Amino acid sequence: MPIHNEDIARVFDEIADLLEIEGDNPFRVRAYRTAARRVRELGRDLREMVARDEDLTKIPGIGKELSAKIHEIVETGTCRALEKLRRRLPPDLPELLRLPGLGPKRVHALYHELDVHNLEQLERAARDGRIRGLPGFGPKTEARILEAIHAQLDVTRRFKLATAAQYAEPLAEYLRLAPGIDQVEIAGSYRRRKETVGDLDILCTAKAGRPVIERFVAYDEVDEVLSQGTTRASVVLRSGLQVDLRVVRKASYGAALHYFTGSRAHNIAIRTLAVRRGLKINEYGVFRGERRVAGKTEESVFAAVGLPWIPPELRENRGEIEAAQAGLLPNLVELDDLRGDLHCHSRASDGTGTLRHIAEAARARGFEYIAITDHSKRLTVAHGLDERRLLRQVAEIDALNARLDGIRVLKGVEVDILEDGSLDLPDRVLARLDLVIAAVHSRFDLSRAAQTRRILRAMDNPHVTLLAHPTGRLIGEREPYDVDMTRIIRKARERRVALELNAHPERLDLLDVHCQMAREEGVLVSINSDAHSDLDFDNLRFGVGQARRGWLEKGDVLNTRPLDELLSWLHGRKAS
DNA sequence: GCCGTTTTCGGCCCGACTGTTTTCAGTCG
Ligand SMILES: Nc1nc2c(ncn2[C@H]2C[C@H](O)[C@@H](COP(=O)(O)OP(=O)(O)OP(=O)(O)O)O2)c(=O)[nH]1
Ligand SMILES: [Mg+2]
Ligand SMILES: [Mg+2]
Ligand SMILES: [Zn+2]
Repeated sequence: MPIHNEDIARVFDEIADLLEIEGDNPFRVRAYRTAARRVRELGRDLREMVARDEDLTKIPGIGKELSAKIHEIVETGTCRALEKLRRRLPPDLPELLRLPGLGPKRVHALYHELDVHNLEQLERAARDGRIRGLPGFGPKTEARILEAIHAQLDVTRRFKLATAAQYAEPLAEYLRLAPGIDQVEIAGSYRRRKETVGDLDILCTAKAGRPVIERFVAYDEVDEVLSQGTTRASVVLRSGLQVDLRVVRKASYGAALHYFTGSRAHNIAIRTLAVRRGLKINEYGVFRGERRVAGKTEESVFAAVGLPWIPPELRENRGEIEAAQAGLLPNLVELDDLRGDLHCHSRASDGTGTLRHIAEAARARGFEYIAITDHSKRLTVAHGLDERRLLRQVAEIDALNARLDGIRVLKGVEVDILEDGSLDLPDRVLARLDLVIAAVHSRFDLSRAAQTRRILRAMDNPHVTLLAHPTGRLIGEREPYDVDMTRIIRKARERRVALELNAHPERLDLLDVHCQMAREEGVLVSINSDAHSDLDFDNLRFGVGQARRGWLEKGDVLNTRPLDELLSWLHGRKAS
């Protein structure tokens, strides 16, 4: 089994959990967690970096020690430090940490006082009333533990951004009617436009917190109130989505929004900058001693540590602070920059609209162009087009363009990449089109080498313009297929193929880190709806969010180009 | 364990809510 970054991240997280339960230095624990996060979010494969003997300590948060451990894990598949910890403590002990309300200290006590180290033993101990007697525990804690065990199902579930939006917007509207309310902002990972969110984090400003909080917990979708104070409260909605509310006064709006938007790692980094300047940042403001010196706006918070305002999508402590210091923040692409959509389906395959209907919907959105890219024949479940049907569609589009004003319909196809990397339609047909999207829809299980070879070969076909949903993942359902994205991006540059950022909320594929790599290599990204009905154009906003998380500027995105520039790019490719 | 125009050693973000406590530890954001 080849080692993936995720495997290494899990080793570090497990070491962190075990060390923390043992009571080790909290900063050492944090170092392991930070490293796990960096490894997980790294666009490159550590296995390959090790094979090329690259210097891993260049990765922030990875020093000599953890670099050595990464080498060890890649080369031997195990980590002796972890094995040793697992011999010292029961390996199933960290599973107890997943219960809300149980942290390292309590898990430590449960193990050392009661010899409890898994959920079964914990349930028995709680039912027998043995937990309440432990120092620091009581009857309430014992009862909560029992409840938590029974509600254990799905406890770590994350929600797709688009799903969370359906709960967030009405709740925000509801809160806007609270007594004395001023602003309502959805913060947290939602504001950072992360592809999935663990909860909703909502910030309100008001003179007094209590009335807002009372309205919040009275929302009719609230299933359970987890905590409730005068400045914050947490609830779980019937859907299982947790919502955290924070209320501060107007003067603290900027500082609170910055705090609640995160990310945690970004907050720590910004607050550390403040400490070095003799300042303190919390959710109420920026302070020099007792005196508040900033905090009404986010800009004022950043300015206090010598930085320009940083867009929320970048706030992951992945280099945005250094870029801000150097004046090198990207000018991120916006939804309004998009001039058209290069991936959509008509009812010829598995879409719902006629060509005319799609064209008119696209025009109504203000697009200059829309590409019809139905599936090819191998995808029989989607009524994929064969040569004859595709050529007929080409003629229909030509006729339609002759009749339509204000929108150009581009002739395209989403052609299947077959297992050997050849395409599902002959070149002579592809040559008749304005653009060709190549897509993997089968054999997700190929080895990394074979999958990479397959896709690279498809990209070598001179007619291929775009690579669809490059990792094939479906969020929460299907893992990305194993492929060498570094080589794909390099091939895209060499062949002048653009990479799709599929904006469907279940795909959001390219990943943000790969957008960043594409940009660094000068590879264009196309933000495509993959619409199967005209409503799906709304998904483009999620694609733009992801692109922004990937540091993309307008110039990095193919479909921000006006029609004439797009056409000359397409034709220029063909000519070369 | 990481990191550095304050440092290669000694720091490492800061606060709310709960339950158990008689002044605060633990957990979480
Ligand atoms: N300063 C500081 N802020 C934190 C800390 N933990 C969380 N926050 C802030 C930043 C987070 O973005 C925000 C909301 O916390 P969440 O736990 O909901 O995280 P976030 O929304 O970023 O991700 P999520 O998708 O919910 O898992 O609160 C912390 O330890 N220190
Ligand atoms: Mg959150
Ligand atoms: Mg939260
Ligand atoms: Zn498609």
